[in-house]
Amino acid sequence: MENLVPVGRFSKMTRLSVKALRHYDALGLLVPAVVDRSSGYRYYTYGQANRAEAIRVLRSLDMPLEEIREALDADDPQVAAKVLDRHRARLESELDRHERMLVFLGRLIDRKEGVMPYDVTVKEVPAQHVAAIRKHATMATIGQDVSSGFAAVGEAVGRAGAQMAGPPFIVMFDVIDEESDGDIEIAFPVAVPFAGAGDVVGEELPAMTVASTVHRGPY
Amino acid sequence: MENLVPVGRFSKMTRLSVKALRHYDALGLLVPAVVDRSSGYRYYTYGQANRAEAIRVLRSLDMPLEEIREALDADDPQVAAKVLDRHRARLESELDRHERMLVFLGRLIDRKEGVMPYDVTVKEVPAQHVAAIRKHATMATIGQDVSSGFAAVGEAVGRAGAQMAGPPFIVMFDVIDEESDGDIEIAFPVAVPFAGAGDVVGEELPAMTVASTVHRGPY
DNA sequence: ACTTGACGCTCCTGTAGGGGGAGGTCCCAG
DNA sequence: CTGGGACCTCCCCCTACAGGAGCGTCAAGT
Repeated sequence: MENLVPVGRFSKMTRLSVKALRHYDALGLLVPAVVDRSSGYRYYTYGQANRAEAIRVLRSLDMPLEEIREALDADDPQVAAKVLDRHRARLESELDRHERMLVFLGRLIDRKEGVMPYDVTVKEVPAQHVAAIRKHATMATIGQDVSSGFAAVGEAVGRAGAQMAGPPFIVMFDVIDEESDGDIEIAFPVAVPFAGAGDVVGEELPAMTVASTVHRGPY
Repeated sequence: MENLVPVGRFSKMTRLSVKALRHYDALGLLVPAVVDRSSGYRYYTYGQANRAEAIRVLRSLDMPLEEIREALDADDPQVAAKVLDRHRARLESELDRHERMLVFLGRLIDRKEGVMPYDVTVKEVPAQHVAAIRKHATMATIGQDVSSGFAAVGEAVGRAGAQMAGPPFIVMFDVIDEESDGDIEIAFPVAVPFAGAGDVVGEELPAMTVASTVHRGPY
């Protein structure tokens, strides 16, 4: 197999850019069969087009070069299949994420109000009496927690005949996201101190500065 | 609004990393309300959390920072909607591509033969007589061109009663891909010189070195 | 007033996969 | 032997940050 082609022709054969070929050489992923010592010229055999084609296909699937190497250098074809399958799983989850993003983005575009889902403002809140329930919430249960909390506090306030002194609110004590959970408090401002009933307690919140956001619509 | 927070607290408020916030500052995308001349400390107002939140949301949709700036700095909300829509289109085409890639990757995994769709080898081919038809093909029509070409050549060879001297093959004179088309020749080797009939011509191909690949199965 | 520890700063490097260009060398045909 | 195209090595550029080095600052406790 003495038929050697320089990089430009190999590039046309394989539809890989010359830059890419040099890059793969540098990484040891696709090393030319012959490299002229003095001139540095790269020469490939026709047979190397196989590997080049495989790389091109896998790259078109957005597979990282390191994994391509792993798949191609695996002696066992099952190992190669495993690498491919791992990548397939990644692609699938990416696909999922993109689908969700599209839905979300569609909602963003529909609602013309602007880009902001919420509008954060800063308020000085005077000291106030509230009836409140404290719960531990995770990202998964927060919807349920909030609605059951609202129900519980609303019922307790109603039974006590207390007068509401403003819109109900939720206080988040921690950042709640995919990885970490934390406490939330569902609170109804009341006109007079609230005695407490069951899990629902009465407290006096001191005056403070809060960052607040108003949510409209369903949970 | 004199309530200023340093970068660490702002980072926790907005769930943007400190690194990201500094990056957005450097790009002028989200510039702190106050930067201390002597210490360089960044201080943000609570109100800036709005813009930060918008950035966070749009980044979670993989929107480039430049487009986020474009959308947020647009006075006209319609312009912002257009930017979002453009991004939606991009996401959709990405989604499409990923779906196709998944199908393709699935096929790659199923067929255990290895990663290679084709296997390129190099052969020395002696001079031979062929009956051939030459066609101009594009990526879109190549399947049709090849099958009709096979039919035409096969019929002409059969009518002439010529003996086939080997498996039929296709010669590509140019690279044919999405952007460019070119000529292809469908050729049947024949034992004796072929006279030609209609579009099907007889020629003698000289001895040469070819890179060939064998395709099994349907077109 | 001083220390300490958390927090903040800038600057540098690295990531994946190359693109683009400068400046110089090599090869092949006429 | 000369021209031009092909090829070489460096180097900087891109996204959207992350990680770390090395050093300055802020606030609280002593």
